[in-house]
Amino acid sequence: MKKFINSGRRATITDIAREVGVSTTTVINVLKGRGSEVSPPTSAKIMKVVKRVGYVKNLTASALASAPSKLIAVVLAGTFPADARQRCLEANPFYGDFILRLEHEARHRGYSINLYSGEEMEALPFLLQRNYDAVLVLGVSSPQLPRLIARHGVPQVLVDSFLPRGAFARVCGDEALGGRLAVDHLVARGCRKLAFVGDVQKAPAALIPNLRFGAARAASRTAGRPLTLFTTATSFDGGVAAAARVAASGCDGVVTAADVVAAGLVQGLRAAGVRVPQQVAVVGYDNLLVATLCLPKLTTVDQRLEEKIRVAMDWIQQPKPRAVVLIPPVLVVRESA
Amino acid sequence: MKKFINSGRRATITDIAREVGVSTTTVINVLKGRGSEVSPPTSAKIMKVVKRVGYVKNLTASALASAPSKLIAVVLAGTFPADARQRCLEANPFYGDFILRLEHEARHRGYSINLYSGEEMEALPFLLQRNYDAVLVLGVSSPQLPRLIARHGVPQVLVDSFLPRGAFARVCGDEALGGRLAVDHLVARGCRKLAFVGDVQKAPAALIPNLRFGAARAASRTAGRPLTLFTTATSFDGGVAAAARVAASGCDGVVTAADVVAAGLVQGLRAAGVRVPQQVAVVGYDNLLVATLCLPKLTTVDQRLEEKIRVAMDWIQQPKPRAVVLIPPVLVVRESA
DNA sequence: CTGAAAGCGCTTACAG
DNA sequence: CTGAAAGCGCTTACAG
Repeated sequence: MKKFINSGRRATITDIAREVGVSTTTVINVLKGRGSEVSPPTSAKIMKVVKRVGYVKNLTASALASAPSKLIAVVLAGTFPADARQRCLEANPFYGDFILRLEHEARHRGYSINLYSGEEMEALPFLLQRNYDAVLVLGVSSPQLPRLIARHGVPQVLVDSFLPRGAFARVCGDEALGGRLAVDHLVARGCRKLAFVGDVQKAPAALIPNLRFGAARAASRTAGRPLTLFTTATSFDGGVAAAARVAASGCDGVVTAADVVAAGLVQGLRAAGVRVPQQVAVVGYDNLLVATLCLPKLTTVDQRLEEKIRVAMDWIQQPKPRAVVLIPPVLVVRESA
Repeated sequence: MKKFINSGRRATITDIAREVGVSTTTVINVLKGRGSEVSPPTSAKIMKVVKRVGYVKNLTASALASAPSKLIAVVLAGTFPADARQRCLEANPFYGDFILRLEHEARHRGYSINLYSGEEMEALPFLLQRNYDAVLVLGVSSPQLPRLIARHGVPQVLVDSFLPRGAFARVCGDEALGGRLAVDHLVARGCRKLAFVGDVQKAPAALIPNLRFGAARAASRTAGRPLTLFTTATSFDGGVAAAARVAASGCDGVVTAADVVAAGLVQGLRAAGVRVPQQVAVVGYDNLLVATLCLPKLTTVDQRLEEKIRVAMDWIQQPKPRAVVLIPPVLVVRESA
C-alpha cells in the first residue's frame, strides 16, 4: 500500500494478484467488470486491494498487448507553405481552439490526444511509432498522407479535408452552404457589389479559401450580383492589407475566408474612414473568439466546430470507413453585416 | 519488404534480425549507433534491411521496456473555476498559443506531447497511466498536484507556477519586473493617475493577476503615483465591462493582467468616446497575437514564451530538480501606450 | 469460476 | 564482435 504509493513503483496487476492470492486473469476479469465470471467474495477482495493501492492501469503495456491504446494522434495539416507552418498556425487562432475543444471531447470519451503539427509528408514515422487507436487529420488537400496512413492499416478520420468522395472517412464543413449563407445575407441587406477577400490560390481547388470563394461566386451569380476577388494571406495583417483595395473598389458587401481576415479587413476599412457596416458590410467565417474581439463584432459563418469534433470522435470509436458527412454551418448575425 | 509495408503489420527488430541472420541485440546496437561494437559488414547489411522495410521503432514497446518514452504529458492547470475551465481556456488565446509553440519545440527535440486540460486534481490517473518521461504543468497556484506527482516519482517541470521556492523545478515569468516595466512606461509617458484592470482575487496570492497587480502597485508606489484596482474577468468581455468604470475614474494610464483584457478595455473605452492612448494609455500583458488585432495595437509586456518553453524543455531533458528561474519579460511598445 | 502460459516489441545485463 | 534469455505490465486464448 504505502509501499506502492511512495516507492515510485506503481502497483501492477501482478502485485494485486499476488496480494490477494489469485491469478492475474482473475484480477483482469474483475477490473473489466466481467463480474459474472468471478465469485463475489473474490471480486470484493480484489476491488479492496485495487482501491487501497490506487491501481492505475498501465496503458503503455495495455497498448502493446494489442488492446486499445486510448491514444489518438492529431495531425494539423492545413497545407501551409513549409517555411511558414508555425507562423500560420499562430496567425489563425482556429488551430489552438480546435485542439482545446478536441482534447475536451476526447478526454470525456476516455482518450488522450497526441499532437503533431509538423510537415504533412513527414508525419508517417510519427504515426507509426506508437500504437494509436486512430489518427485524426485536419485539413489535408491531397490524398497522399491519407493513402500512406491507410496502407499501414491505421484507422483515420479526416476533418475538413476535401478529397474525392468515397476513399476516406471525412467530416467536413458544408462550404457551399456557408458561402451561400454569407452572400444571401449581404444581398438581403441590400448590398449590390460584392467582394471576396481571402487566400485564394490557383490550385489545389480543395483548399478551404478556394472552396469558400467558389461557393460565394456561385451564390452571387444566382443572386445576379458581381463578385470581385481580392487575394490576401489568411491572417489579420492579410485582412488589413486588403482594406485599401476593397475600399477603392466600391464594393459594399464582403465575404471573407476566415474571421482573422475579416477582423483585419474591418480594422483596415475603419482606419481608412470607411464605416462598417454602413458603407461596407463584412461577413467573417469560422466564428472564433476573434469574431467578438473587434468593433463592430463580426457577423460570421459558424462552422459548428463542436459538432464536427463530435462526429469525428464518434467515427473513431465506431469506424465508418468511407463515410462522408457535411456539417451545415449557420450564420451568426452580429454587427459587421 | 512489400510484405511489411502493406500487411498492416510493421516490421520489428525481430523481423530484421531474422532476415539478416543475426540476433536482436546486434540490430539494436546498430540502430543505436553503437557502430564500434558491430562489424562494418554486419552493420551495413542491417542498415540496408532497416531502410528497405522502412523500420520505425515502436515507442510503445520501447517505453514499456524502461527506455525513454519520448512522451511528455502537458497539464493546463491555470486554476480555473471547475465549471468554467473550458470557457476560460477558450477565452484566453494564450493556451492554444502555448500548446502550439510547445509542440513545435518538443517535436524538434524528438518528443511528443500529450495534452490534459481537465480538472487539476483529477490529473493524477492521467499522468500515471502511461510512461511519461516528464510532465510539464502550466499554472498551478497550489503545491497539491506537484506534490502528488513527485510522490509518484514522475519528473516534472512547472511553468508559471508561483510556489514556495525550492520544492520543485519551476520556470516562471518575472512578474515583478513585468509590472514595473508597464508602470514605468506609463509614468514616463506622463500618466498621473494609474489603474490596474484584471481578475485580482483575495487568494491565493500566487495567481497571476494577483502577482501582476502586486508588482504594478509596488512600482506605482515607488513612482509616487496612485493606483486604483478594477477587478474583472480574464476575457475580452471582462475588459469591455471594466471600461466604463475606468473612464469614470479619471485614470489616464492602465496596466492590465492580460492582452485579452486590454483588448476589451481599449475597445470599451473607444466605444465610450475615450481616445486611446491620448486620454487613457493602456498596457497589455503577454504579447499574444490578439495584441496586434486591436486598434490601436497594444503596447504590452512580452513574457517571452519561447524562452520559457525552451528552458522547460532543457530541464526535461536534463533534470534540474529544484531549480527556479525567472524569465525577464520585455516591454513591446506599440500604439496603445 | 480460476489459473498457467504465451505473446506484444523492445531493452538490458550477462555470457562467450 | 555477437547471442541467449529474462523482463517491462498487460491481454488473450485455452485448459481445467
